Amino acid sequence: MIQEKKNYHHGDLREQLIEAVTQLVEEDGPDGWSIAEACRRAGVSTAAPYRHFQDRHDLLRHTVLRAMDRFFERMQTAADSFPAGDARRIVALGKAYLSFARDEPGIFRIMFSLTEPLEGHADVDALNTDAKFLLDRVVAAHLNIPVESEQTRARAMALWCFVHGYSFLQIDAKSKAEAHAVPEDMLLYLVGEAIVPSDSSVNSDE
Amino acid sequence: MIQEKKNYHHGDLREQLIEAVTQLVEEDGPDGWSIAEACRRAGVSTAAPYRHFQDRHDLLRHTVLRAMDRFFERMQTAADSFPAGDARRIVALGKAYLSFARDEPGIFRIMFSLTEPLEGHADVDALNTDAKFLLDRVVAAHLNIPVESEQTRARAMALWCFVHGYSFLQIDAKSKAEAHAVPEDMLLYLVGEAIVPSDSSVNSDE
DNA sequence: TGTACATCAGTGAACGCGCGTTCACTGATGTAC
DNA sequence: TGTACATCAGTGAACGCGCGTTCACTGATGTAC
Repeated sequence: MIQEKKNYHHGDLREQLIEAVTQLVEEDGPDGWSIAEACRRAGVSTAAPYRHFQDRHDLLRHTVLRAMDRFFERMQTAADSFPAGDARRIVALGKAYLSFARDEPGIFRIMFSLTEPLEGHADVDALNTDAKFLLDRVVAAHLNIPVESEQTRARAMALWCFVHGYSFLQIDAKSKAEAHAVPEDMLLYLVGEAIVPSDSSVNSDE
Repeated sequence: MIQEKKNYHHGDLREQLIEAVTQLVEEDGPDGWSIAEACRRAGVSTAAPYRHFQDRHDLLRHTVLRAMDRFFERMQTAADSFPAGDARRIVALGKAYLSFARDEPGIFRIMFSLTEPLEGHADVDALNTDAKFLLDRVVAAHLNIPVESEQTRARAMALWCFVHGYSFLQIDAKSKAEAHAVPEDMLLYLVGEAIVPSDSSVNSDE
């Protein structure tokens, strides 16, 4: 729980509001949060947030930005856990992507669906670019081709589409689907290792 | 526009409400609709919908159901436009999937994110099963293997993930991305034609 | 170290809003004879 | 064909609700001298 409420001055309200919204989004869905409820969780009046955020959109925007940081950090850590060119890097990236989606499906959805209060913001654009570049570099190192090549981008895009679709379908069907691993062979297949994946490499849906 | 408003008895209110919600979802996003606004569009008092729907959820559920019908019909038409086993069938399916997502991104999102009022409903489950089975059959015919085989399911799943992810990423980035075709070679590659796609086969994102 | 004061970060009451839902009602339609 | 009546599908007024936002305010904190 968040409460603690020492005294008049809260000290950490900005962060706690973001955290409260993050929790609410996971508990009640992408639109299940409100300033009012976040304030209740932080033990604060509903006027307090306006010392830290311009309005509703602004609070959500910063919440999503925090989430994107976490997301990118996971990807980075995953990539760093194996040496450059190691195929396991790609698998690790895919796993990180999926596990974030499963751990924080609510915010994951918002990250990819909420364009209104986000688009055009420099922070977000920069983060997107970083993420894309990270993927490109891993793919390029694996194939031993230039990062800026068309082939790199095509491979990275194919990987991204697959993992993204896989992640979304997983969180959508969370009720019936058991915990599934990322189909590793499929990732390697997509990135250009010309081995047709074996039948058992893609987990079925039931 | 929907209005027309002959007289007291509307005659077609149920359908017009569904249509109004469908429109609103596209105009204002998955959560941008309300019973009140739908009634305004249909030229009817806010109490009228309760003659046709149990409550808010019920109206949305039927709206989504209609959308799923359209979605499935498109897929079916796409599949039927080429003879069984023809590789173009698979490409046509992918295109149909993407074009629905692009034409109706709002409802497309709801279809895949809204679990609450949908899960467990027989209609929806049946439709899902039908769609999955359609894909399985097309894949199986293409590879000339049994529909019920594990390989069929693995291929179909891989295709579905890819196209789904591709579609989602497309509608998310709708502002910056121009109209992109489905990367046809990638679909055939995924389904098991062991031809590594050429560089130009996957459209880049910019 | 002590005091004066500006600034910061809260309060809590109030507002207007649009919403979902209900209620008793009523006009239009379909059916039996 | 005409009338009586049940049923259907609307009305419109009202309700309570939670929300986002604002306002004048006030308690706590930091700084200058």
